[in-house]
Amino acid sequence: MSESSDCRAGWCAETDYCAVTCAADVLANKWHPVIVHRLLDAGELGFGDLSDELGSVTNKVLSESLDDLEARDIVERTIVSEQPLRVSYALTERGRALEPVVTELERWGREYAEPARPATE
Amino acid sequence: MSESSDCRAGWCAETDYCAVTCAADVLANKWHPVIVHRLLDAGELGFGDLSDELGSVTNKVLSESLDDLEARDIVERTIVSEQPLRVSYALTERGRALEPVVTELERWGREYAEPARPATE
DNA sequence: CAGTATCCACAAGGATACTG
DNA sequence: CAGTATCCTTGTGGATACTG
Repeated sequence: MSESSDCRAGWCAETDYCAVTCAADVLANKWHPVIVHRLLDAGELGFGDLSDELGSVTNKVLSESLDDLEARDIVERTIVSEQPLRVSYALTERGRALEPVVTELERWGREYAEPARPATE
Repeated sequence: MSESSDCRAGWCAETDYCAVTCAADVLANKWHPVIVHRLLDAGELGFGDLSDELGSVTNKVLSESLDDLEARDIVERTIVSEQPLRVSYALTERGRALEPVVTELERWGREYAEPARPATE
C-alpha cells in the first residue's frame, strides 16, 4: 500500500525541510493522527476500542491505517487471545517519539482551529 | 477546493484529539509542510523562489497550495510589483504559530525518518 | 513572472458483504 | 471479534499549454 513519498530515496534527512516532509508524511492520513493521539494517552487499545473512539471509520479503513502504522514501525500489534480473537495496539518507541509533535499539533488546534475557512469559492 | 474535513462542523476543538485532527488537516497536503517550513526561516518568498526551493512542484499545484494556505489564513500574499508581476508570500500569525509543530516534526524526521518501510507487500 | 485552463492518473477513503 | 474482499466515488497531484 502507498509508496509513501521519497523518504527512502535518499531524499530525506539531508535537508531540514525534507525531514519535515518525511515526518509529516507519517501523519498525512485521515486517521493516523487520532490513532496516535489515542494510543498516546491510553497506552494500548484493542481494534474495537479504536473503532469506537474514532467513530465513523470502517473496519477496512481502520485496518489499513493500522497496517500502515505497523509497517512504519509506529504501532505494534499484539495478539491478546485467539478464540475469540483479540488484539491490542500500542505505540512503539518511534511512535511514542511523536508525542511532542502531537502535543504541539493539539495546542495549535485548540487555539487556531476554528477560523479555518477553506476556499471561499 | 477541498472541503477539508469536519473542522468547521462543530466537530473540532471539542475534544483534544479533534484539535489534533484539525491541526493535522492543515498540514495534510504534499507541499504545505515544506512551504510553511521555508517561509518560517526565510520570512518571505516570491512565487518563483518557492517554486525553486520545492523543486518538483508545478505552477498549478504550487498555486493551489498557496491559495489553500491563504484561505486558511496561514499565508499572506502581497503584490510587490505589477509589470513585471511580483508577489511575495509570508506567514500570518496563525502560520507563525505553527513553528513549534514544524520544529517537532523536523526533530522527529531527523531522528526517525529513515527506517520507514511502508507496506512490505 | 505568476499564475489559469484542461485533461488525466492514481491512491485514499467509504459502503457493503463476507470470514477464520 | 478482528479483520478481508469487492466495488465505487472522490480528491489530489501532475503534465502540458496558454495568458495578463
